[in-house]
Amino acid sequence: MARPNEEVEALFQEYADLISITTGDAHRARAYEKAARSIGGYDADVSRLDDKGLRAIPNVGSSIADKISEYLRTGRVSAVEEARTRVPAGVRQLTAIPMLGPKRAKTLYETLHVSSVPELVEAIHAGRLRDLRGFGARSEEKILHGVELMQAAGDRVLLPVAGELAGEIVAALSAVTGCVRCEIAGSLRRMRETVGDVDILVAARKSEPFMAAFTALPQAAEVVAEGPTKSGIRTRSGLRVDLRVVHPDAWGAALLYFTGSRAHNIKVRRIAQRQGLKLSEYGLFDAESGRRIVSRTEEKVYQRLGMPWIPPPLREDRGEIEAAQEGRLPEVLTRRQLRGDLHTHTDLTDGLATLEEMVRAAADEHGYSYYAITDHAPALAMQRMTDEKILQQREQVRRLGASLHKGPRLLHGTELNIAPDGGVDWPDGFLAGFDLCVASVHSHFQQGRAAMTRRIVRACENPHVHVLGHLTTRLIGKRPGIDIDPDEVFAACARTGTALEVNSQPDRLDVSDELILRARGHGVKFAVDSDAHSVRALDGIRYGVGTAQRGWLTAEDVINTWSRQRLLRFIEAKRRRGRPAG
DNA sequence: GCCGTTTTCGGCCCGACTGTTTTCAGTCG
Repeated sequence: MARPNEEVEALFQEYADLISITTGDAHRARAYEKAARSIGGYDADVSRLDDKGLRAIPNVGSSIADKISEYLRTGRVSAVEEARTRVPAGVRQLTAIPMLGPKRAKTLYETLHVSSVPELVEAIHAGRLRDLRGFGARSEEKILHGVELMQAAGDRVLLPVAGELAGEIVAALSAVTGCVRCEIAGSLRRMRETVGDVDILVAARKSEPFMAAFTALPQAAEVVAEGPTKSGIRTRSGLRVDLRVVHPDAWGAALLYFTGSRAHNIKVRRIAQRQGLKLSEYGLFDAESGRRIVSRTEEKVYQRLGMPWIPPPLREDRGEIEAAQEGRLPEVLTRRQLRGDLHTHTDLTDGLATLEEMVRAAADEHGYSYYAITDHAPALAMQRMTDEKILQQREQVRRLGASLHKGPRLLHGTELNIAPDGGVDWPDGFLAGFDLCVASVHSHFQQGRAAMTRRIVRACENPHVHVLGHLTTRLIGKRPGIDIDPDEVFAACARTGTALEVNSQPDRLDVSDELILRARGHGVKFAVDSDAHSVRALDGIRYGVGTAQRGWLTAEDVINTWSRQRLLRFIEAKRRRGRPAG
């Protein structure tokens, strides 16, 4: 099961949505939303807290604490159950469509009895929205487009959702007697940004105990298939999980086969074929005699085919096989090579944890040698940042930095907002006071390509902008990226010495692996950042590392693997470049 | 429903955009 905190978070988020739809009480809904976020980002496991401990969580009072207790005791919350009876689940689904919020979802349900996304599409095609107050031709168009976007994401889930589930199942199966090995395979092992189904591989001499354990898992809502070597379940959330059990002798070949991708496998098998061999999930065989040559480890299989082991994130048939054959496979970035995080928030703006809490985690849990605090700047009005507040934070950062005997060197930065014209929140003089600035787009997503490209390029040309944050601002499955000419932007990054961020938030992963590959060609440097808004989210940087690996990045390409001295030189070089000559 | 006091009720992130209206509600970040 997921951590109880996440279950409670999802439950209160749902309750908040239901409140907005049924009562329209935005403040009460917001209270549940805030509580949900706090609980999800809270360090301590809620199931280990007593009532007093629960009420110590920010935004949790007696009413919500009671509901958490009720959930932990009974597995349900009666108030939420009651709300569910009043709103079909499909109506809540409607609010996931961009531009459709609780108010209009309620209208659709109450006047047209639309209670699911397919029903909504049908109603639009039947012209039933036309005469509805608050809806028009543009609304119809936008809703249909939003539905398309959702369907393109399909039933795929984000990495952490699949990763957590897979981790639990691997732990459960590893505990079964006779388990020689158990690992995640498939697109999750390749760290694709979304995962359609979870593949798990077990090496064991007998498969029955694993099939029995697997289909009896508490996560299994439905057993889709059950056989001697292969079974499939569907979880309550609808995610499909497949288990294959192979003999330990076939482990390497099977892991290779089930990791994919399909295109990678086809090409590797063709190479085997040309050498008079045959590769299957059971091993690498001599085509004529059928004698098994190798199969125990992936390394051995690749090696026999004339290649070094290829890291799973590279296995997409994007040239990795040729590179492996020619001995020019990149040494991809690893998590351990990261020496710092350059984009993080605190509760001074929209983060959940204090400066001290974030820094302590950066030191104790991540062992960083430098760490940047980059809270939002004033242009994001909702964050209520002021000159005074950021300067006060700088003092606080300096004091905290001086008091740390070991632990990361602290950099005081900010996440600037890139205005429609490419300007940022503060003038040069004020910006010069920061150790480091990230700059990102947060609004005006609809600008045309030319204007948008100019906007970003101008931000790159600002001598105080060191990192270009979440470039496309896409939200996976929710919002497409902004329209830019990527090559022009990457050329500007390279020319001006601006690092391109690989934002690790799992619903962003921005820039994507494809754009990383494209930017690399321009000689761009990168920063892999967590953009953490809580202590726990600092760990999300591993998704950014996965994305960087898929983009073939090495430690040399990533500025936050560099020594602090080299990083500071990079920052200083840009500032010098921006200074007028003489 | 939570929070912070002006301690027990009133405010709650705020501004902009969009498509719909014909002055604004709904949605978003």
